[in-house]
Amino acid sequence: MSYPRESLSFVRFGKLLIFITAAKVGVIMSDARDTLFRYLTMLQLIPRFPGRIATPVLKEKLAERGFKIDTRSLQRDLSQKLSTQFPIGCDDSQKPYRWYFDRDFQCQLPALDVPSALTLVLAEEYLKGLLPPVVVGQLSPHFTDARRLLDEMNANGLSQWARKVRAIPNGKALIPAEIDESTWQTISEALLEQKAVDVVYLSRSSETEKPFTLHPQGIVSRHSATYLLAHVNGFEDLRQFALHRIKQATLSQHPWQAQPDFDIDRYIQGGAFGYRQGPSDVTLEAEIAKPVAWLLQETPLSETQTIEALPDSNWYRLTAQVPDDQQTLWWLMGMGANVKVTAPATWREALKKSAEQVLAHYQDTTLTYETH
Amino acid sequence: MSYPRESLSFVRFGKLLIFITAAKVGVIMSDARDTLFRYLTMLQLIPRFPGRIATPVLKEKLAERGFKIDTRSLQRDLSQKLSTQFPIGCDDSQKPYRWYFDRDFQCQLPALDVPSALTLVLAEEYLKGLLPPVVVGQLSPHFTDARRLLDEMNANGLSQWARKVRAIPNGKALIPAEIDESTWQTISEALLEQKAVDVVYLSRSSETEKPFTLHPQGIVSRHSATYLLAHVNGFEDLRQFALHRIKQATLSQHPWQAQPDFDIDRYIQGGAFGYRQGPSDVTLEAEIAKPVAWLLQETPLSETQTIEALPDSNWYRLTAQVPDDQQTLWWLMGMGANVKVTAPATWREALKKSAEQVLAHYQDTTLTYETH
DNA sequence: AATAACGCGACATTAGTTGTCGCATCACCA
DNA sequence: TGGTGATGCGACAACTAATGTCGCGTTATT
Repeated sequence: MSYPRESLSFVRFGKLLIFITAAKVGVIMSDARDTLFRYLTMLQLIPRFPGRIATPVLKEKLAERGFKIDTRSLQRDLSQKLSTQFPIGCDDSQKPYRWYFDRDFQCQLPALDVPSALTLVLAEEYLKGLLPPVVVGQLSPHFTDARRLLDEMNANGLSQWARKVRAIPNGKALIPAEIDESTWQTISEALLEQKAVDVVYLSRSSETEKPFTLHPQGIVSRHSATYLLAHVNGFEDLRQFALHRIKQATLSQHPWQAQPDFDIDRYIQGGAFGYRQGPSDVTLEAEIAKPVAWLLQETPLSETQTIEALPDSNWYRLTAQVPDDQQTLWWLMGMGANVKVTAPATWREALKKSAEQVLAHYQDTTLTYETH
Repeated sequence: MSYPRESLSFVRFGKLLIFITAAKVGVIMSDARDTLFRYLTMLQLIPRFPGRIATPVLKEKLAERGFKIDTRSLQRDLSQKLSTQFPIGCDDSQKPYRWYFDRDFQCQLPALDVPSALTLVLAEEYLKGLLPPVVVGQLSPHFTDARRLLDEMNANGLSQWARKVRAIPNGKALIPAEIDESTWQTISEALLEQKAVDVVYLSRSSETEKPFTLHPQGIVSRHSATYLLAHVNGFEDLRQFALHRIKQATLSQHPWQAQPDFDIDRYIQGGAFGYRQGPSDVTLEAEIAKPVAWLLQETPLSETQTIEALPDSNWYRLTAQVPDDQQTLWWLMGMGANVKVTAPATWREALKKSAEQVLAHYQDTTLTYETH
């Protein structure tokens, strides 16, 4: 094989996407001796703390990637070069030593820039209201990295960024359900690597803990709770399992049982999470008060939305193609008296009925409470 | 200064947090010759594409970090080692060459693990409904990294993760307002580095573009729009500027004008974003239908919440300390007939009044629409 | 047009890296 | 419990790579 010397191919070393001149690939692959590069690959192969990797395994993986190196060199690199210069630890309690990175170490290769760091800070603000703490914790190296950059940016040392940035969540923030870190690790691994899991599950209805073998098909995160979609071993129907009710999870010996025609979007829109959606979009027509009009002008309901002023009032006429789902209906409900829906008729009726029912509630109690 | 030989100190090279044996620090700092380490530092100093760095500047920055290296070596490293092995480009159109990383290259040093990758995928799902596309784009290297890992995990090559993971946003997802990438970059830099900006702003009321010099004090991201809190040059009062209405932004020559007693939380709770909040929490008491009870049992409204079954019905009694804010009220409103608030009285009245008004809307139109 | 700055090839010198060997432990298995 | 194969590690010689210096041509700068 011969390539023009300057042509660039690119080769993946682990997850590290690297460009190599073709010439280099040819030569290096047999006679591999690029130290910097090998070190980087090693750094990528060593996992963060809960994980660890044994020296011979590392040697094997390096060989797979074209670095055919003597065991002795590998040992030297680990114990003398890398572990003295990086937060790398070694478990030498048993003989093939195991190596791991410090739990919270992180290094971005092109370092973060200011806009990205700010984005991360905002992202964290949002996510911590949406995902279980442990799950957001998975990203904490990223977030701390961003904070560190912002902290160090001001030479004065008094960095004030934390007092300058806020994300106001959309809707009421409920407290995210707590889940166990190892549960998250096991479940995500099982889902993505198509394996079955053995779990102990606290059933919502019966309040008892039961063991199951589950075949994961999907994960849905909604509001502040996260659900595993899976079928129980031996059954065909899909069930939802709230992650925070899984008390124990280990990868199972059972072979994973696929569901070939599974479509998560169809499943959700089938109403499984209380978000039934009609087969097609509907045309929403409504009269809206001025504040709502302003809001929608900035952040529209849909691509097709139109808003026009109504004569002799502060009201506007809204037309938009929107999905026929519960979400939209709830949003309209939340707008209260600021929105007057005229079409579709089903929604108008739903809103009217809801208002009637609410009013009925309070009419019951009004006398009782309003006498004093 | 002398340290015990084994003690670890840690030293920051750029944003790369690195542990070094104390002995090493002493030796290396004067006589710095650790190539791997210097390369890593260089890789951190080279910015991603829109940015670039000139060779002499790089030399300077390396020197600051203890790498006193000859210019020639630097040139060699860049043009022969790094740029052949990494997606690094060089602008040689003018003489101090400028170096930059490919726009979307990213390398995590301990590589991502499966749970983190899954978390990133979920995070992206949520964020793309919450933040302007350009802002989420700042994180795209992270997200693509996660996707790449998941893609490559299945040896079969047919990775299905994208069909397995969904995040259902909280509340109705409006379309995030579009903002300009350079606007985001300039504004975030100005805010965090405490500089003034010159902007051209499209006023909401007057529909005309006007130039301003702004002194940024904070950023608030809400729903799908993002606002800069700043005061206009020469004025004392704080105003909100929607980022998507900023048509142009450049760092200003004016010195930044601080507002020493500014507290962003107080500002928000003062009602600036329609989220007025009472000074203290209130005790919410309500009767709730079974589905709501289940929801709140999993993801509580607050730490102090209690739920108890009411006799002879499917209803439950809820008590919780919640913030006295619009968000909570909206959430209650969205629950419609599934919630019957008994205290505080102000909320009960607000909900009742809202229902009355809504009903009034539809009573007006009912005759018109229901005759056919 | 003059001067300083920059990039780059070449080369001698120095520093670091690699494989090999020998020995001491440790894990595992019969 | 004793044997066998892995594993870790110090030492050393051969090898490879990295570094600074010099000189020359080219490119900004004034």
